[in-house]
Amino acid sequence: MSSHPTLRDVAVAANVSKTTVSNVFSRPGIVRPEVRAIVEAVARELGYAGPNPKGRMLSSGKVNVIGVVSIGQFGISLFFKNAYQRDFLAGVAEVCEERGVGLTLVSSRPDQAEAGIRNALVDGFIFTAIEQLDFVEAAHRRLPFVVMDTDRGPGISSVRVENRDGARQAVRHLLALGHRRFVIGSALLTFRAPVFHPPSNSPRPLVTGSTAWRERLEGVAEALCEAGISINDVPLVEACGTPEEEEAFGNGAAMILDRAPEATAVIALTDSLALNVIAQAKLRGISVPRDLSVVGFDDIPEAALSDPPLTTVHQSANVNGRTAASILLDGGPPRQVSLPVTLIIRNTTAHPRERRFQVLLRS
Amino acid sequence: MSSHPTLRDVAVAANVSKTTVSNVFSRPGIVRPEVRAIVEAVARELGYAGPNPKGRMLSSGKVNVIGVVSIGQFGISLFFKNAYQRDFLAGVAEVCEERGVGLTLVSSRPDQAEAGIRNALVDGFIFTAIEQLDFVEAAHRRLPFVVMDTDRGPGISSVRVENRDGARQAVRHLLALGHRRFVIGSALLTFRAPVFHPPSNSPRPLVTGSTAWRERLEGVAEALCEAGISINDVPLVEACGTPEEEEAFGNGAAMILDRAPEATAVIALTDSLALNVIAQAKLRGISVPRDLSVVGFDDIPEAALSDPPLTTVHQSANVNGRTAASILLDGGPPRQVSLPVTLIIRNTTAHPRERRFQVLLRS
DNA sequence: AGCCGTTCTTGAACCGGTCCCAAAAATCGA
DNA sequence: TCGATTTTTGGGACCGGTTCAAGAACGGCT
Repeated sequence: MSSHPTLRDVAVAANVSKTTVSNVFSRPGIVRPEVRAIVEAVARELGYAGPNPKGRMLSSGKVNVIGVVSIGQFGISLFFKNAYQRDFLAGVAEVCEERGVGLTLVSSRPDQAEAGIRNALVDGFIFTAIEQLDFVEAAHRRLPFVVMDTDRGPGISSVRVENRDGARQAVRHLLALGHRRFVIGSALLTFRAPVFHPPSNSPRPLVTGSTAWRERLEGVAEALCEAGISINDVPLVEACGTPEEEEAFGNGAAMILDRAPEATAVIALTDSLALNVIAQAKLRGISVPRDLSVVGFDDIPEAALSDPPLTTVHQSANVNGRTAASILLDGGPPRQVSLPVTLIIRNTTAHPRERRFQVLLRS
Repeated sequence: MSSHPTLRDVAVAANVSKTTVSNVFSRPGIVRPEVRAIVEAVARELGYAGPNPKGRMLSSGKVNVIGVVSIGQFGISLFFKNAYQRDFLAGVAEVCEERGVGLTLVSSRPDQAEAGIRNALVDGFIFTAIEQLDFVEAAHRRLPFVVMDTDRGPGISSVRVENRDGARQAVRHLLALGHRRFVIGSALLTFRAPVFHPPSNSPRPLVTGSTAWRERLEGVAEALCEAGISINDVPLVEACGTPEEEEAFGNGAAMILDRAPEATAVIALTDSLALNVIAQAKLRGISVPRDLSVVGFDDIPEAALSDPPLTTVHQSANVNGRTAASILLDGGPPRQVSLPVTLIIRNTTAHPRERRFQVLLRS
């Protein structure tokens, strides 16, 4: 009694049935005003705050909450440290807010992921930045879900962007400017030292990558192929993106400049790597874009603000998030969405001037 | 049957009781191995994924989720656009992750806030950036909660920082450098044009502010008082912090420089405003700190990276978030925590040189 | 064989509501 | 005034589990 009063307590105290009390709160219109007044008075007196969502949820089956899951060693902080993920989550959150739906971040350390998904009180999931561990648990619970970045075939909703097309556009742009000697900067999914892959006759085994990186590399390969260049002949570095990671695990941007000094253009698969390359070039007195062109991918906010502003392939993390949330909340049958991207030409790309050797000799 | 099988379905199919099935999943040890094997086999065959959290939640009463609420016109995106709130949320998220607890962002537009709080499936709330609309609903639901930034007295858990002390430190620092002519930049809580308050004999009515701003102003007043200066004699501008807001609603940083040209030091109550002032000063050829000293408050990440690095009062949004989450999850009786702050002296403060007039005349 | 203590298993109550259907009450028309 | 309608209200099943007291089976001991 002194603890939380329930709907039944109110019903007993007001001398009406549970149904009537329920109606007073959920469909006030159908209850006679006098009765309603009494019930409301009794409820207030007892300190009853209205139907407890727990009970409502159980019978209706709806929780009115969706979960966002990202499994990896980065944990939940990924959403706050990584610019892309942050904007993505913001997009999801906006749609949730518009529709009055809650959003829960599911604990996402690998060892807890399965339990987290199994026990999450949600109506559906959005999986982002997932690679190895999968969404099987969600499927098992028969909850609807949307997977980001990868098309898993019909039957599974997914949202991705035209990575291949974007990469093709970027490389074609460099080719059109006259570049022929490249170096590719791919990204690692785990904290570890950068890896250099020299030109080789066969496809080089990448350490850790995601479907998105693979698609981007395919796009790069296609565009290079159009110019008669085999991607296998282009040196490739796998490196983490952020400055903190570089500091801790080795500077991939430096490796790019060190190991491929003959390149006139850097094809970075993410903006963070591209920005690091620019910073590193600046340290060495290499002028971008005069001595070296750089293209990125993602168009994170910092890209437009860098000095010089980065030429990159624009995708909107926010739109990706909004799209995923909409698909999930709209209900319908599984859909696969692939959003277009566009090359944004800013100031880190120019005609090659063959001046890099000079600069290097000078130092 | 073809729809989600329930624990009961499994029990029937395995020819045991519901309890046994429940035990198989929750306390496997107490069930005889043979029986357990049978039940597990049947469950697998039926596609039963283990106890549905909805049911578990109802009987245990625990949802294992806490909610973060921020009510205001900014909505949920506050958590992603505002650097302080983002770091704060990251701190909360980290603690949640460590303890295997979910985190839900409660829809927070003012018109939906009450319903959002009432219907949230959570074990407790953290309220941040709340001013007018209150936490009464949470109290009404008898859920534990923690309020940020304001001490609401015993009985209500709160986490705040020593705003007065921080402001005092900052102003004393300026006074020690020899400054005597100031201008104060306070912050608005709503999108609207900046407001100029000229010196006045009586306390000036602020447009919209929070307890935190008020406390900071008190600290400023106290420190000024120690030097024999009345805060009422110091011009004060209320302005939004972020560049976007400035662009949309009027440039408060510009107003600070325009309307208080005689000031040798700007006391900004938030870092974002301080950074805007510095940017604005740079545009006008006013050198910071030679011609003008600037102090901020918060020590957001950008503060250390600005040019020159900002002298400011350090508080850790992340720690604030972690503290709040810990208090909530620890359970105990209500606690009021006030975290210390420290002045970080960087390079935006120096002795006054009285050169500003010169600069202004030149322009 | 009879008795007792363990170890498993079970039935029923309960968590806090919603909702369908039938019964009761109020309203209306003739 | 009485029966037919339309509102309102009440009873009870149900959502999907957990938990507790009690019953059944089993083995050991005298």
